[in-house]
Amino acid sequence: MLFVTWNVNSLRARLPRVAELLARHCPDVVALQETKCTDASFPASELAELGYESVHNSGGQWSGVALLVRRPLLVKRPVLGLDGDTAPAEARWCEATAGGIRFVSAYVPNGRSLESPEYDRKLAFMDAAAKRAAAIRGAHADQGLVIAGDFNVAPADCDVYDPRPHVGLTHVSGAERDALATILASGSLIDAYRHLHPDQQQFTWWDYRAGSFHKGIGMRIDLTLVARELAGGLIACDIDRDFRKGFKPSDHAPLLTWLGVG
DNA sequence: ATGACTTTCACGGAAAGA
Repeated sequence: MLFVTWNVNSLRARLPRVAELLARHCPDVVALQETKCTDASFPASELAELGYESVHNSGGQWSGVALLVRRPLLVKRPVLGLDGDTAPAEARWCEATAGGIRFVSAYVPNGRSLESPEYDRKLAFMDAAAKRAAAIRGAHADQGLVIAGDFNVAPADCDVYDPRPHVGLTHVSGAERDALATILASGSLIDAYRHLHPDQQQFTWWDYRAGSFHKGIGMRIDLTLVARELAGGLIACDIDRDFRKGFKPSDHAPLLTWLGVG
């Protein structure tokens, strides 16, 4: 099966590019972040016409996450929100089972700066995510688990175009990387891209400003974390940079993971 | 260069992203 995670930076603004992604790759399951929809404005009928059932946790003007499941796969046991999240209205987490695998679409808070209250909120969200990952594993030991999304953390220095100008900023701090490692350990998860590409440097996000994309100034902050038992079935994991180009691109590129299951 | 771009809400420009 093909699984995609993509921070679309507004699902309504990006609907033509999302349709292009679905047509080009025919993914079975898609995790979206920064949908920026209200419940009422989520384009469920448009996605249904494209062959996808959707589960969405919509928070309005900011953030919002969704999971799309391609027929004939069915959405089972949807859960909106993350236990222990101190700001659930921000709508940064949703879960659903499809094809025998539990999928999570997650949008970790940005953090803004190491001194900001948003930074503590980011670490608290990741702590809650680690606990939820362990709980899912305990409750559904018979099914696989994939937690994917925009983690707003570059796991290692090699995931940043140049770590030097980022010293003292968010996305690269020791506490953020430790929190990410705790999610991986708590859920017995592996970073699919890094597992298949131990030495490659590729990015999933580039700032819209200053021609960053064309200068190669980016970071790998969008991740697909898969249950350790699924690692042997990983066929490929790649970033489609074409969706960072062309007409009205998101500032993130989609990450595609081919899993040898189902 | 204290910027640079893009989105939302709303109708000018602030807030947020990372």
